[in-house]
This record gives sequence, C-alpha cells and structure tokens, in this order.
Amino acid sequence: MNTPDVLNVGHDCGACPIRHRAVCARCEADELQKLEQIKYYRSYQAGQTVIWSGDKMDFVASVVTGIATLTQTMEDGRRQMVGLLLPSDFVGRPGRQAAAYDVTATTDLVMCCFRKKPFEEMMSKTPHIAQRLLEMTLDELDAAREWMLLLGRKTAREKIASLLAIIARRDAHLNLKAAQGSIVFDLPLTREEMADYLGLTLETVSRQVSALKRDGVIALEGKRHIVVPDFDRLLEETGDDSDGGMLV
Amino acid sequence: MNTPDVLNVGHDCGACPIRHRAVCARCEADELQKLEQIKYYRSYQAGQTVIWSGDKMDFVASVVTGIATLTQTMEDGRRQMVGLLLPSDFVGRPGRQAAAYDVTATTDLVMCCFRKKPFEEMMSKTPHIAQRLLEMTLDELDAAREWMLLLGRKTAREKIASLLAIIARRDAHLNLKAAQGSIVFDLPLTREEMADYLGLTLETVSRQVSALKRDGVIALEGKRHIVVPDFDRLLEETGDDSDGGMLV
DNA sequence: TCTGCGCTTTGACCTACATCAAACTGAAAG
DNA sequence: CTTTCAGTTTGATGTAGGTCAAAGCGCAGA
Repeated sequence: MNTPDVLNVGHDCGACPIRHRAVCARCEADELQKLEQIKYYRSYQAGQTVIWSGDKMDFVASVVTGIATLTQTMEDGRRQMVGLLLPSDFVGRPGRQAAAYDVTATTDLVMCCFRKKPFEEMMSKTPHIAQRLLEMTLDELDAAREWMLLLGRKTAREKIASLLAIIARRDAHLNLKAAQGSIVFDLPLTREEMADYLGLTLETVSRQVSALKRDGVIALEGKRHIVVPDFDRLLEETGDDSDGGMLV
Repeated sequence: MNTPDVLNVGHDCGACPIRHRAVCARCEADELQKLEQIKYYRSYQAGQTVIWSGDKMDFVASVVTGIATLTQTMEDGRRQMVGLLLPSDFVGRPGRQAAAYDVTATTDLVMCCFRKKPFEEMMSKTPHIAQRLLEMTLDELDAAREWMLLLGRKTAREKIASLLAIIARRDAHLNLKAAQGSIVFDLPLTREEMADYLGLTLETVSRQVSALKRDGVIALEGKRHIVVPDFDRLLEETGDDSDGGMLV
C-alpha cells in the first residue's frame, strides 16, 4: 500500500511530470495505477498549434519536454501571450469544455495528456491531486500578476531584461551553471514571440536587445545564443526589487 | 448528518461567503461546524490598508462587503493594481507566510477571516474546500490573463471601456437592472485607482472618460455616478470579441 | 554556387500617451 | 459663508515606443 514519496525523493518513475508532482506517498497505490492507465503522450513540432482558442478540449495535460505558449488574439490581430509553459507546467481546466487560449508549440514539444472525464473523476477521489493543482495554479496566478506589473508599468528595456532574467534563471537552475554569475543559454523565442509576450513590437524588442548588448549587459553569439556575464547586472535592469521577492 | 446544499440553494446561512461557496451538502456537518469556529470578522474603512506586501499574514479571508484591491509597487513608486476583490473573492495563500501584495480597502470593507493554521488543517481534511478554492483560483487566473491582454495591447479608450464594462456587468448582475440595455452604477474607484489598474496615468483616464462621455457612450452625474445608456455600445468600445467569450 | 525565404536589424518618421502645470468642483470643517 | 483640500479636468508640451520601409543575415534547397 505504501508507495515511495516520489514528490520528495524525486526518483525516476516515468516521464510524466504530473506523476512526480501530483501524487505522493499519502496517495494509494491504486490511484497511481489509475493515473497510469488514463495517460498518453502527444508530440508536436516547433510552430505547430496544439489547440485553438474556442476548440473543444477533452483533455488536460502537462508539458514533458519543450516549450508551449498561451496566447490571446483580438479581432484585428493584436496578440498577447498570457502564459509560457515550461516542462512540468499544466494546461487545461477541469470542468471547462473549450480552450480559452491558443496553445502553440514554440519548440518541439511532448505533452502528457489525460482525458478530461477520467481525470476529473480521479481528482474527486484523490484529494491530493486537487491540492497539488491548487498550488500550481496559485503559482501561475502569482506569475500572471508579476507579468501585469511588467505589462502595465515597465519600460521596454526593463521588460526585455525581465524576460531574459526569467529564462536565464530557469536555465541556470536546470544546468547548475550559475558559476560566479555568468550564465549562458539559448533563447527559445523569436523576436516576435518576445514582443507578444512583452506587449511590444518586434522592432522595439530588437532595438532593446541591441541596446543591452551595446551596454555590455548581455553578449550575443548568433541571434539566439545569449551570454549573461553578470547576472546581478541584468537584474538591476529589470526594475524589480533587489531582494528578488522571496516569498514562501 | 445531512446539511442543506447551501451552494445550490443559496439560502442565507450567515454573512460569510466562503460558507456558501466552499462548503456543500457533501461535506460533513461537523466540518461546517469547524469552519464556523475558526472564522472571525474584520472591518476596514475606505482607504485603509489591510496588509502591506511582505508583512506576515497569518490568515486567509474572503470579502463579505465592499471592495479591496491588490497592488504591487516598484521601488521608484510606479504602481500596478493586480487584482480587484469583490464580495465573495478570496485573499491569501495557504502555505505562504508573507503577503505578496498590498491589500487596500477602497470602500468600507468587511472581511471574513480564518486563521491560517486551522484553515489549512481543515483544508487537508475536507477535500471540497480545496476543490472549490481551485475553481476560484482558476477563475482569478483567467481574469488575470484577460487583464494581461488589456495591459499589453489595448488602447487607453479600450482600457477604460473594458473596466467600465466589467463593473457595469457586475452591478447589473447584482441589481438585476439590466432593463433594455441601460445600466446605472457608482464607480467604486478614483481616477488614480483606475489608472493604476489600467496601466495609465490619472490624466489619461480623465481624458478618456470625458471622451466617452462626449461621444455618448456613457453619461456622468457628478464624478462617480455613471449611466450606460446602451451596454452593447460600450462593449463595442472594449475591443473584445463580440461574443463575450462565454466559456464553461 | 546561387536563390529564396524566414528572421532580424536599422533608420526615419509619427502618434498615443506621459509629464508638467494650472484651474475647477464639491464636500467637509471652521 | 469662507476656507481647505482631495479629487478631477483641461491645456501645452515632451517622448517612448509604434509604424513603415529597406537592408542584412543565415540556411535549406536546387
């Protein structure tokens, strides 16, 4: 009856993040089993659309590898990205029929899906899944609100710096390459995607990236490969409080 | 053992919204009892700060009457409102020690509070509370994302129209005064608060409100009392899709 | 090797909104 | 009734970022 606490131990129990994250030792083994039974994988190529806003969406899913974006589009074509889905992030809303946003793969993407019906049934029987989902949703809500500050009040330069800092931080975290403040990573977004995320035009993004380069805050190798020689210097450019707002 | 399903029946079982919303017939009567025991009320005057960002927050709460705002402030004073709390909305995050935002009463305000510890304990024992909270959080996330589109891509006029539409819609809902499209309500926000919500300056807000008045989209009586003669006309000004995006 | 095609950069110009400043309004206090 | 003061309106001017246009830069395919 006792499954290992995969949440803390973090050992390999399959490729699907939700298994790591939503299930823990306190859950019964047969619930794990059920999750296993209803899950399946889907792959997408970079640029492919996973689902269009308004389409029927009969599954929920989490990202296994790659990056996906959530975007909203106005009738006249103005676009705003409202979410960036990184590995282990969750998409889809239990209880909702149709997708609320366009979901697009910006890199090659693998998602771990669960058909909605059985997932919902399981959720109502397995309290810890709802609790884990709540936690993740609250994290996303915080991220969205941080982004509201960015969109509403930051300058173009601060916006770019903030985005770079987020991606850099995440990559540093994954690669543990945060050696004495220097971080190297590949931008997973085009200038246009960055613009859609930041509420700018692609020209302004290009100009500000050039400006940051000119000022020595970042260095470019090619268009996409970025070197941040001094992460603290980059952080100064974001306009955020220096003490990174570490809340628990 | 059977309590009435207050969620659906909606009869009066006390002033506290979370009682209506988080507890339902499927919950045990003694859980209701416990919720009852750990809750208490707090009142604030218009303009008072409920809690400052970073302060220790040892409770979670829901709004009973009045309006509160969540705002973020940058070091140099730039401010962005990231949430508007209306009656029945929830503040506070189970598991977090410190407040992430300034919470301010913009009108006289009554909140129903729960000390965090016992609330968390109860949540872990009463699955439906976590599920209800998840639903509410997902709603907030959707609202935040809609706001991201507004902040990133809408013009000042569209921003104002959108905000008025939200408040008008809500008031129409409460008062059932949506008689043939004409809606009347009081603005609960100052020009400056509107500006902080919309990512504008108060002067621009004032100018655009005047413009909407000049163009007959709205009428003003005094500074705060607003008449929307034709709600559909107002909606046209928001830039949103005409079919209101009704997702379930 | 050349060609075409995304993606990006850069420049010249324009405009929506910000900034600065002054006057107005109305309610509360004396 | 006058004063005061927070909130608001309106005007004049400045500017960050948008728009339009033209090159530049790989890279895949022929």
